[in-house]
Amino acid sequence: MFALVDCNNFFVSCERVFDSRLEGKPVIVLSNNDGCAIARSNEAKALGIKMGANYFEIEELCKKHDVQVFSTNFVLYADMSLRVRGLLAKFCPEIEDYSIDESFLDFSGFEQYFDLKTYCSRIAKTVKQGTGIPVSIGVAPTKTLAKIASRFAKKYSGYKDVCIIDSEEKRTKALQRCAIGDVWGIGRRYTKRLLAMNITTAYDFTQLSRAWVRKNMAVTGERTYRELLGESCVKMETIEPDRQTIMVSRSFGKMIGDYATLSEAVATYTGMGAAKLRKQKSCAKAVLVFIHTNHFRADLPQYSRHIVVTLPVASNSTPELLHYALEGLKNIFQPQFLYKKAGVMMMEIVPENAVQGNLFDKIDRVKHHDLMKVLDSVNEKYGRNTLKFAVMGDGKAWKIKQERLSPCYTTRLLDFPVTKS
DNA sequence: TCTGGGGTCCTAGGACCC
DNA sequence: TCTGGGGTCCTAGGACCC
Repeated sequence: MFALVDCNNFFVSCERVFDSRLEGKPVIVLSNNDGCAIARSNEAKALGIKMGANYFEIEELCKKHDVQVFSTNFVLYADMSLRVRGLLAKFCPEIEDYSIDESFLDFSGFEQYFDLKTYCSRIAKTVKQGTGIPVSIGVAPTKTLAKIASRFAKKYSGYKDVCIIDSEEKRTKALQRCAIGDVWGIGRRYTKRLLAMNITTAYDFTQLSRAWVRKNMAVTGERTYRELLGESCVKMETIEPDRQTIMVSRSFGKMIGDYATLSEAVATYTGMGAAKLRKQKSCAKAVLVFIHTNHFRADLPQYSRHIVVTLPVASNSTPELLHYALEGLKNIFQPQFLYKKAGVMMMEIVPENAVQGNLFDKIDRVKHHDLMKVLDSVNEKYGRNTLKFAVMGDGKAWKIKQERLSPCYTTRLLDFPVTKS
């Protein structure tokens, strides 16, 4: 058996932990640049605010109903996520951290020793007590079914946060009540196609022939199909694999026309990407740089380009990557446009200790390595941008918009909540 | 005026090899 | 007129996830 522990309205719940006035009120969290709603409390959902709704389109509604609006505070959410996982680890040795707000627990053999319902209730209670985050737990013989169970646990209060699918009857019933689009692995495109064939529930889907699914939805679709039928195909991944690509990109607070400012942004993203590479002890053999104009502005001339620059030797040194990324930018930059977004992607990533050398390499890699080590340790100790390269600028001209940022309650001393005695 | 960011996997088809 | 049978690697595009 697998359990899926899912944090309810996670980002909103994180904000609520430290601000009790938000309890019972509609709350939303916005994407980067305060663009659109990416997390909603139940009260906000009830007001009809959709996932991904543009903020400028719901601003009136929010004012009218006194919706509490926040910018994303990823530092806070990441730290809260760690705390939740720390508590889950006390209940199960085999855990897969699937996303910032979801973890799979391998319950193999647990049913012999525990009443799973009671056990999961204890987990939910412990997490709520220890972190303030409410969770829903689904338990089933496959991960895909556990996902469905957790949806039910969240949706219907009768389950009291825990839903278990442990018999054929329960499985069939669950499939019949699960809309096809809510199945893990069935996205928008397949949903549209299946609905056109009058397949509306997960159960209908399982009545198709396996051959049809294989032919039309490839092996991944077939895997979903088998999982729904109760055959476990998606295994636990308890060790987080190294990223194969690392992307850093942002939309700007306002449009940028000049090369100097744009290069500051690209340099900053390159530095962030390089730091991520070093964190997973990897190097990149190629770096992709892209820039584009604001494609929502039909009244302005549009331009979108990307370029891949290959390095002579895979690297994770910020100054070396900066050199190639900025060279790429120079190649694709056109001065007559106004840019809205830029990004840098680290590609062809290899482990640090498996880098292929180059006969004509002129760089003192030991020196670079030592320099980066100092840079990382200073920034870890004193804050992310304490030490940086001059080409990165101060960010004043292009920083993203974050007008409603909450304090970093758990990670920044100055932001710690203060209690009165 | 305003419109997010970051990933993975699979498949078909073309280029190329012997 | 006839014109094989295997392979691999790469890329673009499409699907999915949070």
